[in-house]
Amino acid sequence: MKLTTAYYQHTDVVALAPTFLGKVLVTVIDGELTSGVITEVEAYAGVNDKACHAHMKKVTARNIVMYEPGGCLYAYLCYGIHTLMNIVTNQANQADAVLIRGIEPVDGLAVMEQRRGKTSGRDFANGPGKLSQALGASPALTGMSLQSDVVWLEDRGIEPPTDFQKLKRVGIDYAGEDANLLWRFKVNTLFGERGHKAWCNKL
DNA sequence: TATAAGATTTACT
DNA sequence: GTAAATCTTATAT
Repeated sequence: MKLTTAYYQHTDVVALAPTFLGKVLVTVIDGELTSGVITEVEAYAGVNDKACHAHMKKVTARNIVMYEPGGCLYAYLCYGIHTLMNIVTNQANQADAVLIRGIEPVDGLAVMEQRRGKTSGRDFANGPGKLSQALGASPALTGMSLQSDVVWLEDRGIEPPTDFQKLKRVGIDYAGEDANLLWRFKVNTLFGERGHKAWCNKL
């Protein structure tokens, strides 16, 4: 079942982010349903976070959607090549978001392999640009409600992992001391071929 | 209008 | 381990 709007509007994004681990991210693009279990996320905490696009209440055409109430998608292009998928959280005008950094494929594997131009296995969707490509996501999805039938998160009854690592966020060296915050959450044990089977057995 | 930099990935040495 | 690919966005003239 889809996660509710109230779930996304939790006011503490750093506490909320690790609860996305084990949830299933689903997209329906061009009539093809694809999905994957979330294995890695990062929290971005609005105006007080130097690494966040909304730091210092900055508002641009790109990041305006971060100020919406929690429960919609923020997808943008990075390095001109890669789409990065974020879940907007918290209340209106609280510009928090959770970056999805890794998934394990579940549904529509053949479609995802075609989009990626690779066969599945280790390193198939363990990066924000990779999983977005696999799921067919593009910046055009920005602002889409997670209650829509295009993109959403599902709870399929997987126990929230307790053995995740807390790590420094990556790729944000420009953020000064905020680059040292342990706001990246990664599941350790369920990666690669073995991990994929372990997830599917639970679903 | 022009320029610099980026929440990355991939290939190559 | 290092560097290239690649283009939108943001900021400065």
